[in-house]
Amino acid sequence: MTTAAHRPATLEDVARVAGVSRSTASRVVAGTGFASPAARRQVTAAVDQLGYVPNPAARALVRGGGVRLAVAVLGTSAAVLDDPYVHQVVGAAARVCTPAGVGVALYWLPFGDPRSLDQLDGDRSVCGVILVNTTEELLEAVPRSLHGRVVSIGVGSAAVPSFDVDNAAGSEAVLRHLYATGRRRIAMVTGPRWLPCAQRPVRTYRRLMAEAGLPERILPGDFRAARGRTAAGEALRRWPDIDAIYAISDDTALGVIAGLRDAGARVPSDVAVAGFDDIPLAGMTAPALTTASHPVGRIAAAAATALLDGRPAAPVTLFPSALVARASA
Amino acid sequence: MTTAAHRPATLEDVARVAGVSRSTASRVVAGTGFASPAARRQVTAAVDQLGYVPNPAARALVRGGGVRLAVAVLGTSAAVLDDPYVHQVVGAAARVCTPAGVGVALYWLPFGDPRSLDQLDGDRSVCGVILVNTTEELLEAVPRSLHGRVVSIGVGSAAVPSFDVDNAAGSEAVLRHLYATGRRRIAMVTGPRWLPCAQRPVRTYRRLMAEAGLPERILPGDFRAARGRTAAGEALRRWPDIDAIYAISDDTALGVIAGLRDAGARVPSDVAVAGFDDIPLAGMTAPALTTASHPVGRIAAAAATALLDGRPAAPVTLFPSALVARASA
DNA sequence: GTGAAAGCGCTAACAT
DNA sequence: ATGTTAGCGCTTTCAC
Repeated sequence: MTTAAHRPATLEDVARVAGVSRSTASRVVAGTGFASPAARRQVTAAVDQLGYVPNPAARALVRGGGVRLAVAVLGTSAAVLDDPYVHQVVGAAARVCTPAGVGVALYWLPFGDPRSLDQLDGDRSVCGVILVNTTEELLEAVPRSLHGRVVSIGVGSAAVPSFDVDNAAGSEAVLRHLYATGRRRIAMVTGPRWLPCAQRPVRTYRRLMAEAGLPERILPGDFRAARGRTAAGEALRRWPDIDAIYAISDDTALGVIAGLRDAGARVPSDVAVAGFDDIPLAGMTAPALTTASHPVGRIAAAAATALLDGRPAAPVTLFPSALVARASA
Repeated sequence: MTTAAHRPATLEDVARVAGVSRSTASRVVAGTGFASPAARRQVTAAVDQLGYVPNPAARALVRGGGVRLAVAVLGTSAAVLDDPYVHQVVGAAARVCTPAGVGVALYWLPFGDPRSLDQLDGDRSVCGVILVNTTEELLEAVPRSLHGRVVSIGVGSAAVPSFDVDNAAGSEAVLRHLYATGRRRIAMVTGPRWLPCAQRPVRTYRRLMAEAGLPERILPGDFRAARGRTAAGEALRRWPDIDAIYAISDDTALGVIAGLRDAGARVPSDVAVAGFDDIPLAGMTAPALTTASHPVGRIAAAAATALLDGRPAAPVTLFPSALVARASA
């Protein structure tokens, strides 16, 4: 029964209707403390008669908890906040925070300004922080008082638990696939140099090339498609015998394919191309993209959940990345 | 100076350090009411000495405002909350809400259960609601007490202001482009039948086909790539003379291109394909996708801003959609 | 088991 | 122009 009350009900209203004190109503609603079966029944009835929903703000105020979970993204400009990857993190976090009465906030952390974290630190409404695109410098600048309520999607530290994809293993699977299918002149388009978590695939690449006695061919990238397109041309020019390009992001890989096509090279017959992420469109392109999976949503949900739960998380939680072999390699 | 205070500072602390009363400090910090230049200076100094950040929860509590902005998405299952489009809306909303101390929440509104809105209605922590994927039924179920703090991305009503892309104009531009480039057997892959805002392009299509004396060829879609792929086969089978397919989403259009390729049809020589949205990858595919722009982020930001501002919005705010002609049509 | 009372951090009358 | 006072809605000792 929705008594279209013009003013949302308060706990006081519930208590009055149930004929008990506010304290008792609170105990029943919050599910904490004692209450007789009778009282419990009365209160429950009042609650859904009134359509009562607890006010998380009031609750947070008295308990000293926060009401917002901050997603804080390091980047050179505020434009990072428009990134689809960031949006996915925010969306997944919002989904798990909502039942807890917690909202999601989105902050830009200017590159090279570690003080930007102090603001979050001093904000009592922030119950937790998910750092995205962490660097050593940033991790060191995490204020002590944030310890215990900050996690990282990317590299972590002793004080900041990390939730990340196992991109070393994913990269290894992709590179071994390339090798197994006969490729011997393999180039790699990396992520931004300043991003530590993007260096793991690079190290894996170096190790594997060294082990196989193959040449190292590295091109700097930025996760974006446009860069992939130009990188393809560069690769062809510098290494005419190239037979495979591994890009650390699907967007970049798609750009690489476009760039190869621009130059008249065939994929995969002349040059095989592989990406990383397994975006939804990866199976639709021509040729369909070979890549490694990246469960961004699950990672973000896990990070947010850890923060909401408040108990200490493992220093590092790695999510598996599996090869998805399609037509491009 | 960051006095790494272990406990975040309160207004009380600021007042004490500044040597004024809490009220004065409040006035200065909130920028409301009078304050002498001297007091203003003292308080400002205290604020950044202490690294003080106002607590939005406490502020919301006393002012009766909310601390969360809800993005509520209508759908048949909770899986809609994983949609990249929804994530983009959430991300853009979060970006504008954060400076206001407001967090974003994400709700699923089960299809055919109008009561699901009552929960939001009774939640005092919710300062506004952005409805996504609205139907007439849902709009009618919006509780009176939500009026003035609810908007729609999609169709609206007398009580619910709408913020949407002008997909009728965008579709018209695309269809005229198809016609101008010689296409005469044009099929359309629509959005979900139950989604009112997706019917506008359909009406535009019908009108233009009728005006040009061309046959109407409509295939139901769902905005997704997989459906586009199967739709392409259907189109070829039912209408062998087809020379163009317009899909109301880029994902679907990319699926259509894949399906056409599966069937051995060439794009654009045999069949031209156009989409809608202008996703970042649209320029990278082979062939590059002709489409119409869709400023989702700007729309969501405008919707959120209207809610935060609290002043009545225009009944309908339409965002322009422009033709982006590339290679596929 | 239940109620009375205090108070989380802040703003907004209301005095002064 | 500034301080005093009274709460916003809720949880939580502490008596009963």
